Amino acid sequence: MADSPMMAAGGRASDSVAQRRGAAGRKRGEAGQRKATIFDVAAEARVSIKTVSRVVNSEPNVRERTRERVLEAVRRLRYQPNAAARSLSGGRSWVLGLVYAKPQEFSYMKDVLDGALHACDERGHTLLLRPLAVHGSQVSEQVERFVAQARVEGVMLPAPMGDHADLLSSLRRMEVPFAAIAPKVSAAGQVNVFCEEREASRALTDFLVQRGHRNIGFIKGDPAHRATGERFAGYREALAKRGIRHAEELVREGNFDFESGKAAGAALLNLPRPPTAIVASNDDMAAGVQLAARERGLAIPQDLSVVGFDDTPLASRLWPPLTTVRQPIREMAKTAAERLMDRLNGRTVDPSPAPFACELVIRASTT
Amino acid sequence: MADSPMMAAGGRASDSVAQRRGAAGRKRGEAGQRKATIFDVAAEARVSIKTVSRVVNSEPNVRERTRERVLEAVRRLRYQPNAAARSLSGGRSWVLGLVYAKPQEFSYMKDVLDGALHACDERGHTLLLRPLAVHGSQVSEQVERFVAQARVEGVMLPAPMGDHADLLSSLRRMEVPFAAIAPKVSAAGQVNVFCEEREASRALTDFLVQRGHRNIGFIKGDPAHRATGERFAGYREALAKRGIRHAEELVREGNFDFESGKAAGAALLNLPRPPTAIVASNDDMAAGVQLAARERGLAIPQDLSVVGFDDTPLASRLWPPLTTVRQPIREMAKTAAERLMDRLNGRTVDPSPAPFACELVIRASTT
DNA sequence: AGGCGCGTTGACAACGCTATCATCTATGCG
DNA sequence: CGCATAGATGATAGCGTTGTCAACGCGCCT
Repeated sequence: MADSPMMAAGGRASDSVAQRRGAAGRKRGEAGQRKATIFDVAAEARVSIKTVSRVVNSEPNVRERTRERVLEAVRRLRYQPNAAARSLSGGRSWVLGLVYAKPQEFSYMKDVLDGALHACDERGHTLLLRPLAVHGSQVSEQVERFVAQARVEGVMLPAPMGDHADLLSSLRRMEVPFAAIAPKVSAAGQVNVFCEEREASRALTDFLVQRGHRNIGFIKGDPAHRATGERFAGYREALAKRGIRHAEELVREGNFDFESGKAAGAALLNLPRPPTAIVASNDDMAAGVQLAARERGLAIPQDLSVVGFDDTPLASRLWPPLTTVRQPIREMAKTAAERLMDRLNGRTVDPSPAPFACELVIRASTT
Repeated sequence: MADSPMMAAGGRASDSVAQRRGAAGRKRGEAGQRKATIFDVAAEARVSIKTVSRVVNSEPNVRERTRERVLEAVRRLRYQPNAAARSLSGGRSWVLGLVYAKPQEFSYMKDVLDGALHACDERGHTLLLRPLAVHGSQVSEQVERFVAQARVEGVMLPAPMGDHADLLSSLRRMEVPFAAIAPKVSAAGQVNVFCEEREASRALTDFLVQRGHRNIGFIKGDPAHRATGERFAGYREALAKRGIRHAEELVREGNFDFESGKAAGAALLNLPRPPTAIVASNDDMAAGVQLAARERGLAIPQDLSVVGFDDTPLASRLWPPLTTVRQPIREMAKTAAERLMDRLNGRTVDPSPAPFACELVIRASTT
């Protein structure tokens, strides 16, 4: 038995490994112990490195006893697989990219980041952030370098990046799958997640109508965002359903900024027959409306009801705190990341989950 | 010349490389071109891979003509070094970690992130984010896994992480250098950056005194932050310098939250002789004070002046907009990251740059 | 001529892992 | 009891870099 082919081979193999790695190759114990490698674990568990690899990656076809022995060795040596080696060898980097526009609404990004990071953690992926200067015209160049250098396998595109033509075409050219959060147009095949913004907007407007408002102003957001169209559509639908005539002059353009909200609010309040309620397409603009109202000596909500969207931290700190709509951004981002990873891992799941529901948050800015 | 030893060697080398990589090893052109490797560049430029490596890493001792030839090949093939291979081979990961507490003030983190990311980009490092559940007691475990798995070489610690004992001892045990932004205690050797919060607080308080206030309330922040102590100290110094008696009852505890600010503000305003001005240790608490004042029917700034710290987006959206203090967080983070990278790269620079100056932002919440 | 030193360049061995394929072991079956 | 068969395990070749060290060309000094 001692000189059966396998034992002989095995014996030699082990010896040579010990020699290569332990004695000759590494200088162990020279100064603080080196990080344990798969070879150390293999030696400790008396198996081959391949078996260690199998156990660590939960591959099938390992006897239970062997698996336990390996796991024990892993624990004892505090073994952590080297990501670089793994990626180099396996041809996978396990890296997702999260790309966002440089001047960005951060309470939104915070939630996106939270959700995406969480999903990545759970599945052993790494998330890399990349702010993009979307106005400099070298967006393609920036993404391409990003993707190439970090070997990014898939990209998350929070709104409004999901509609940036150059960006999308770069990604397609490089054959990098992506997941878009609330894009305006959503090509088949890519991952898209949405929430029911139109329904939420309808509910929000309806809420105002129920409270007796008939003359309701609306401030649009940046047209680059899907949200802008959906929220406006919801507003119109709600009015239509209640048989309220839609008045052109009650609708104003904005761009999601505080300032634009203030300006639009002022314009609405200057109308000969000003609205008794204003729907702003986000909280920042709603804050601007509050300010415009205050400057005219109007009391909120007595003289004017104001509502926003997004339930940012601002909404609850304003006076009066804003009635608004909360989207499950974290969950959306998490789901988007998960679907994206599924795709990368070859699972062919439906890339577009059911839209998420929004929640009306009623506070003191409405009568 | 054609058969001089060197040329012969060179010729053979090129041939063998071409054979290994081009013909036998890779299947080029099978489906969308594979990413170019250092071998491809070497072949294209008629040099060895080592020379390519030298050029790409700006190492010395490459003839100018050769360098240009290589760079040309790099450009033509759109070569991007593989980070995984580089890290595996060179023993360096070029990864910095940015660790933050899970429920985090994000306008602060946004700036830290901006600055750190920018610095990392410029120097070819990668930044990895790691939110930590600081209240679960396995902080050590979390960081250790983070550092080990991603091969993090250095860690950025925005306040208040720079004082988290478990975290610090983990990092020290693993011999991972770190850079702390505004830590309370700053051991020598580690990188620390500060800004002149005490001076800023003194200036802010002094500003109120100059406007005639003598009865000035103060709301402290979370004692875990250096800012809390510094800002309070500045307040007391300003009063002392003006010979204003410090009254215990004018100082209240808070924790940087809106709610705590509101409560503390209410308490101060309930005093038999309420303050005519309140310094809150951050903007969120100042917003709370505004609310407390409003609930008592006090007008700001006529009946009460309110100031905050940090100049968050909230400060300018509140009514009236807050007088506050702006810290150069981005610059601080950038500097911290740079010093940290310097350390990692063996440069022995002074780890603690001069403190940064803050800026008083005077708005309408003060008379 | 011979030897030395320096600037260039290249060959080749790591780095730590995964993938492929061979080999061995246990099992069931005729 | 031999033999196919599936499961368990191992040997080994990459993956794309960097680091080490040797080799070469060339000017300079003896």
